[in-house]
Amino acid sequence: MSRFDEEDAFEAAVAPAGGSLTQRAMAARPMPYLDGLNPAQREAVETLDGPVLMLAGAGTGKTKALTCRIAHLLNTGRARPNEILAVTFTNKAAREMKERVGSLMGTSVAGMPWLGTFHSVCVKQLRRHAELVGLKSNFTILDTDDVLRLFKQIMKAEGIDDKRHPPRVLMGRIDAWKNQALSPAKVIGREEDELWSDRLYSQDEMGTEHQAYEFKRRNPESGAIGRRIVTLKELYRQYQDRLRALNACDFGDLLLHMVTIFQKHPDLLEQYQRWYKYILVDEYQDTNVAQYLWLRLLGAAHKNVCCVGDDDQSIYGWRGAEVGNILRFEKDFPGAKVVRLEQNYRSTPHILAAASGVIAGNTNRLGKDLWTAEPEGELVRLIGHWDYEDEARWIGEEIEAMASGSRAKLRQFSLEDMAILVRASHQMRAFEDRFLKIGLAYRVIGGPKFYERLECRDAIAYFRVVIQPEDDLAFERIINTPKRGVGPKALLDIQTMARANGVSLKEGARLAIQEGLLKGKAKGAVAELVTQLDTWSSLAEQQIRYPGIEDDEAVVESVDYVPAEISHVELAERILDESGYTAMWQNDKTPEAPGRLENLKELVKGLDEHDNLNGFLENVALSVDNDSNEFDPKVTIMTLHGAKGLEFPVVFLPGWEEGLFPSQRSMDESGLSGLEEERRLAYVGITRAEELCTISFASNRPVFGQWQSQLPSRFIDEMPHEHVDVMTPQAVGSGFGTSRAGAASFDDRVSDADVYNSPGWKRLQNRQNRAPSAKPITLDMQAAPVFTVGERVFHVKFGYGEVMQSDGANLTVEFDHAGSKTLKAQYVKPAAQADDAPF
DNA sequence: GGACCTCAAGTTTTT
DNA sequence: CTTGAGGTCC
Repeated sequence: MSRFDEEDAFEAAVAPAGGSLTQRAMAARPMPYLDGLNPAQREAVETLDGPVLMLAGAGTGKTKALTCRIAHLLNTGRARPNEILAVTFTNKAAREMKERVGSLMGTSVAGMPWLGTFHSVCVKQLRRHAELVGLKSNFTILDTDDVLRLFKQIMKAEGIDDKRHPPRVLMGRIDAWKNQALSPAKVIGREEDELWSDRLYSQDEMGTEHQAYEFKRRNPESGAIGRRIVTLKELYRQYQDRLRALNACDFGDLLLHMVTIFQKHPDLLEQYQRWYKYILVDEYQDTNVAQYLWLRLLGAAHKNVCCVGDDDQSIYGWRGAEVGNILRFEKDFPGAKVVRLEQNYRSTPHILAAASGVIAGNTNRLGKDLWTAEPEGELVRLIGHWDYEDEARWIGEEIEAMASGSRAKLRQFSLEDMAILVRASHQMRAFEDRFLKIGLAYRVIGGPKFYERLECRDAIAYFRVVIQPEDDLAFERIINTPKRGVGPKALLDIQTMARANGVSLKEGARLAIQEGLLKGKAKGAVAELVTQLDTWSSLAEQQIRYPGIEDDEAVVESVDYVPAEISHVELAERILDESGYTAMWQNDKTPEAPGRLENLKELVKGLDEHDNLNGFLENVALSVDNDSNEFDPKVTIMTLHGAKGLEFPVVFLPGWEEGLFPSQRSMDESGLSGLEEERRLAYVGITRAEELCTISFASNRPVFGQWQSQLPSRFIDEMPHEHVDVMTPQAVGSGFGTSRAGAASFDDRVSDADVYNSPGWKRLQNRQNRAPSAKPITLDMQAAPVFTVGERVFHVKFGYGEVMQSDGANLTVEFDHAGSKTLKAQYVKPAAQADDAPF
């Protein structure tokens, strides 16, 4: 701080009278926010010209720096609010930033910067220029569910076997292309993207574009000449065509379309470039290629791009994030100023050291040395358990003890202060079960989303058709929900009619009725539905307004529109009631029905927060609102991914076992880079903790229903030992003992030198050898005894029991006290031998 | 249109 | 093992 006071004084002394623009502005306005910054932060805030890369380690106050930078831009008169573009990845981050800028600036500045997620900013842009990519301004944003259904339709039409080629996987590849800003035309076809079609194609259909396969006449009469290979690229093109026809786009399109537009219309791009004088980006390490291109295009003129990120916290590689973007920043933006924020204000030195030790195992880092002025605090605690239930039980007890303040050496914590961060969501169940049992209040974050529930999706589909009558996907969803006697036959007729006339399904339905294609019950039902939809649509139209880029206060005021007859909330209620959707659940006798009605009520109530149905739909599409504003203190259970950006005084990190964390799948699919991403995840996990971090693992865990021995995660041994408190050497010892015995046979996946030759593994063995108190458990691996049904057996954890079923290797045992379990025969021994067991 | 059966898969998921 | 999706059979 003092150093900078001096520099200020120096600057003031040498500055010519009148000074720079900055200094004059500084003189004009007090800037108290600068005082709270450390030197690095201050540099990042005050370097306003040219590109800046802020490498901000975990807990180094990057949000503070970002918000102060915005305040500084405004305060120094460098930019008016709407000349600043600030993008984040999550709504939550955007909201937080808005709030903080707001409180920094007070009411002194009119208007806010363009501040939002990549997607929300792109939507705004795209609504203005939709026609340039063949969409209308009121296009629908499809969620993954719709996308998949749409894609399946296309696959089916092309006769692609969805068993051999799972739609999810193919769609995943297309999505990856979009993330790389590759439109269908830009995709370079590869052999593995060639798919078999089971359909027979006519001469015409084969066309010249497609490679004919099996060019033999099978069915001369129909003119079909053979099967063909359909490339994924072709499916991608068709998918995009369908989206355009539906006046819809998916998440990836928001970015892709804008990049396309900017690339094709330099004049327009220039307009935006002039507009956004200063650009700020949060979590830059998570940007994908499309986002990167969008940023680079927008920032090319002024080059005042400030990116904030931490390469060590890049954990979304599997979703297309390119760590390369941040690693390459200085090349992309020549002359960039790189500022490292290395002072951590969050965690104790032990926690920081443990995290640094782990992340040091990664290559290809920009490298930062985090340090802190915090007092030393507790060591990172490590504890091994026999199995995952023990782990959950122990953590539950620890939480209770800490919440009551009875944990020796530790202060009392609120449940709010504590979080359990897991690698995979299925790990959560053990904790939920246990906490339910002992009555510990918890909150799961990241569970099934409210808007993704069946009833919400149905209701939303109604709204969508009302707002956007061309939304065929939504129309298909609701046409027979509730049941109107409109089956596949009637739907097919409508589809045929729609396609023949090149109109939407809703219009197709109208035509089908006029032409007498529909009969009886279906006819009446569809006619009524279409009439109702028309009525609702006209009611809704009175409420529609699309915000554009020029949406300054003044413009908004000047927009006049007819006052709506009824509010959108009332309209929503009417839609759900008149359509019979509410009645459908009221008449439903299943136990879920009341809950679903409750959710519908909730949904309608939530509408109140939006200006109209449109705004609501936009929000549904772009937000995953997981924030619950429950007030009771609760322990948080969430995934490591979900925890990024959060911090807790007390953090538990369970399940640090090879195969689970690092995840076997990550390593199988992405090799070393997969492992490194897992390691970054470990780093993120540890650095969430402010005061106390407890890592644990279980020696036994059921994997797909089979009990398996687990090895402790390699990350455990990457933590410098002097910062780790190994809590129960006995448990660790016995755990490793079985692991080791079991390891020889249990797992061919990791039988490679990899694990057993790693320094970590060797150290673990040494440590175990040095602890004579830990008697190694030897299970007889060579002669796994054969058990007969009805035989009494003994298991180390479950105790005595009776074999109910056996196929030699696997047993189902009814234990006297532990219930029925299925496990490998090698883990139990005849009850008679139990006394020989060394424990 | 619903009940039942078989089969395959089985992480993470800011928008 | 458990779940979900798809197919088949009444």
